[in-house]
Parts: sequence; structure tokens; C-alpha cells
Amino acid sequence: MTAGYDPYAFEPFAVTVDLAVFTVRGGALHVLLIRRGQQPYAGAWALPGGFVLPRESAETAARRELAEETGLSEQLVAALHLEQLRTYSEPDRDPRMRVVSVAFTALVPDLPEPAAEGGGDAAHARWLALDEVTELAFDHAVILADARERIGSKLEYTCLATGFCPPEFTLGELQSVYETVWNTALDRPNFRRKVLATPGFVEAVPGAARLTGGRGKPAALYRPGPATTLHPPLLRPEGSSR
Amino acid sequence: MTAGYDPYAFEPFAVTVDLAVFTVRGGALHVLLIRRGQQPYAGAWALPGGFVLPRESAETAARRELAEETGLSEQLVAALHLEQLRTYSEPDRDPRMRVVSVAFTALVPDLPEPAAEGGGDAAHARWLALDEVTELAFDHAVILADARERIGSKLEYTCLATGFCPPEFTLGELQSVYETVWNTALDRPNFRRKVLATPGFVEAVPGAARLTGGRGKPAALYRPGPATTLHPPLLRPEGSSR
DNA sequence: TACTTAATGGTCATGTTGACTATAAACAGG
DNA sequence: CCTGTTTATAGTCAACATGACCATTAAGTA
Repeated sequence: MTAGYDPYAFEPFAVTVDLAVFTVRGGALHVLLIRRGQQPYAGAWALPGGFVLPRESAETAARRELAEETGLSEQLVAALHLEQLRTYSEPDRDPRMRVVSVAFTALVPDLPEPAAEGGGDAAHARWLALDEVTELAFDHAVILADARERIGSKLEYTCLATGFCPPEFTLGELQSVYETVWNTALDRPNFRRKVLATPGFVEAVPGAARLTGGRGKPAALYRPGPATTLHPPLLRPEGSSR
Repeated sequence: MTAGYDPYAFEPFAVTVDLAVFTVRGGALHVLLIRRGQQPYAGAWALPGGFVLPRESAETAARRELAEETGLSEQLVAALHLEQLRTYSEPDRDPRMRVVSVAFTALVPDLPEPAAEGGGDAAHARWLALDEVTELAFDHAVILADARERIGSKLEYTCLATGFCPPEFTLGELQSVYETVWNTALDRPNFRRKVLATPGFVEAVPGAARLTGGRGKPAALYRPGPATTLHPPLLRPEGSSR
């Protein structure tokens, strides 16, 4: 085939998006899943997603589907950092027809159950801890594994971790994000030193210190800083993940 | 829209692949481009690529197109490490119709001009230095820039750089790969120390040392080692790239 | 033979990391 | 009200990695 696109030479495919949206809840990594209502894989859990419409980019479609299917607030969905993971295009990944799917990942702070928002498709959406997830529809188990791996390595050299935290957070919360995603224990003073030594990673909230909540000495509050990457990176210890 | 794929709800798209294949030649980063023969963008340079066929995955299509369009040897193409970059899906990226393109990157050692292989589409393929590249068809300039950035950061934490080198190479050649891609000068003894200290990055070729070629003391030859990632990474100096 | 070039072998000060100890500020319970 | 528990925060120290150099070796070349 030549450089040009010959309009007679292509077979039409369906193009969809799939989303692996993570949160940290109670020390465990959770992913947002929906229960399928129809064949194939009726009753199975699946990643939220759907068709890209004629005038949408994949990313636009991903935001729309996320809002429609999970009832996350419009505002949150619009502001969310969506990262394109990769595209899955094996010919038989959907038994009915040829479907090429662009997968995205996102991180959100701990949120109420999506169903709480009200009716519609969101009623079938739930957060599941990763080890509760067994059978997933289509090749979604592969997508989920790829997404988890991507998130883990992104934490090493980007400031992405703050995406799992509320707008103001303690260094302990930030550390537990790393520990949960990497499934490792980190030394608290060292973690603190590293984070504070990285310019722009976090910045102290002016006058505040969390008081009432937990036991123990109240922790200072921080906000995400302007930096997006970590130089040098915060590498996970040798045998982590999984 | 619900979790399921409703067969009546989707618009068919064309799905293509595009390839950004790099090599290092004469101290400059080169990319493999083809001259378009038809509208739109007739006469412009473009990344090699083409339609995904009904029974192909995107990666299979990428290998096929690369072999067809550039005349690189089947063997090389089959063994090549193809990395999926990302998918480009803006609605108007192709003026004629809705085309979603999955982009790949690859690295090859310095090779003869593709046209040398013989006829066909390969006749329109050429290696161009990155700063000779001006106008590219479609959104290929964006894809190329993304690919360059990806390659640059991949060099930091993977052993990918050996992919630019012939099967046996000197540390000087390896270093010049880094210097070319990052567009920075590196200290030779320090680079050497770092590479040799990373287990599995390179291994010495048993009895050999390059003699005749250049002036100066002959350099030892190395082969790629079994490692795929660099721990800790080999970070580029602050203000590099571009 | 002297000069140039590039590879290779070092040193040294600095910065970062991992392991660990110590102190401070809250709460819980008797 | 005192004591122990919990968590945050501060600091120390050795091992290691890095950047900036200098020195030596082994080729080709004038």
C-alpha cells in the first residue's frame, strides 16, 4: 500500500474507549467497574467505556462515558487528568465484531459510591478492591493490569500521586498512596525528606495543621505544587508491586 | 450509553497505523519518511503507515506496512522492538474522512538507504535528519515530536539505546547515541562507569577489540546484555533535548 | 620521533539514599 | 492527672551515586 489512504482499501472498525479509574480507599487500591447488563459477558464486571462518536476525539469520548456511566460529577470529570494508556486492537477481542479500543487511566481521591449520585447507568458502577476483581469482560483484565503497572511507574517520576489525595492532604496520606499502589512499606522520615526536598511537589498550606482527626501528633497540611515531574525520581524499592 | 456495545450505536471509523522509526547517523537523529504521491498533501513527507486490515492487530499492521513501504528486510522488521506510542483520534486529522491512527516508534541501527533494496514503495522512502524535516502531512509533526520525546525519556530508564547500535558496538558508539538523542555532551569516563556498573546493560565480547577503524586507542566491543531496565536510571542533564 | 586522538583508569568533593534514633504533640484509659 | 500509645517531625551516619576533573595507554599521523 502506498503512503496515501485509499478510500476503497479500508474496512470499517468500531472504535471505543475503556477507562481504568483508580482510587485509594482504606489502604487498598480500588478500580471503578460496572456490571454488564447484556451479552456477551452479561453479569460480568467490566471497565467503563463505550463508543467514540463521529465528532469526538477518544479523550472527549472517555470523559463523556465516564460521566454517563459512573455519575462522577461533571466538574470532576472535566478537570480529571486522563492519561492515554494504549490501544487494544487484537482482532477477536470482542466476539461480535471488530472493535479497537483506546484505553485511558485516571486517578481520583477517595469518593462516595458512584451509585449514590442517582439513577441511570451509574447504578451499575462500583469501586472494587483490586484483589476482589476476578473475571472481567473482554480483555479488560489485561487492560487493568497494564494500567496498574503504568500507574506504579508514573508515581516514580511524576507528581501524579497527589491526584489520589483530596485538595489538602498530609504527608502521611501521600505516603500511603505510594505504599498502596506499590504494595510496599516506605520509611516515613525518608519519604518526608524526599518529598519536601523536591521543589514544587507539594507546598504547605499557610496557617493550618490537622487537629481533631486521628490519634497522634497532628500533621501539617499540604497542597499539590506546580511541579509535574520528579527530578530525581522517587524509585520504588526492588521487589515491589503485585 | 450502557456498558454493552450496541451494534446500532456506532459509526465506523478507518483505523490506520503510523510509524516513527529512528536511527542515528553521523551524529544526527534521523527519521524514516516517505514522500506522498497523492492528495491530500501530495509531495509532502509523511510517516510510513497505512490501514489496519480486517484480521490484523495494529502491531501486525505496523510491521507489514513497514516492510512494504520501506524495504527494510523482513527479518529486521520481524525482530524489531515496536513500541506503541499513542493513538491520535482528533476528528479532523484527516481531511477526507474519520481516521483513527495508532502510532508506533522503533529504533534501528544505521542502515543503508531503504531505496537501495529495490522497487516499489520503498523508492519513496528516505532517512531525513530531524532538522531537515519541515512540513509533514496530517498531524505527523505532532506524532514525530511525541515520538522523539518518548525515545528520549525511554533512554533514561531502559536499555533501549543498544537498539540504535549494531550487534557489537563500542561504548563510544553507545554514548554518541545518548548524546545525539538528548542533544547533550556527556562526560566519557562517567558514562562508561555508569554503563559498566549497571548489571546486564552490556556485556563484553570475549576476545575482541576494534583495531583498524578510527584513530586513537582501539575500543573494546560490547553486546547488549539481558537487562531491559536501568536501576537506577541514567538521567539526562537538566536542560537537554530539542 | 613527536603530535594528535580516543579509550580507559583513576581521584575527590558533593549529593542522595537507606537505616536508624530521638523528640514532640496529640489521644485513651485508668 | 499521670502514663502509655500513636503519629508527626527532626536529625544522624554510612553507603552509594554523581559530576568534575586529571593521568595513562595505545593507536594513527605529520
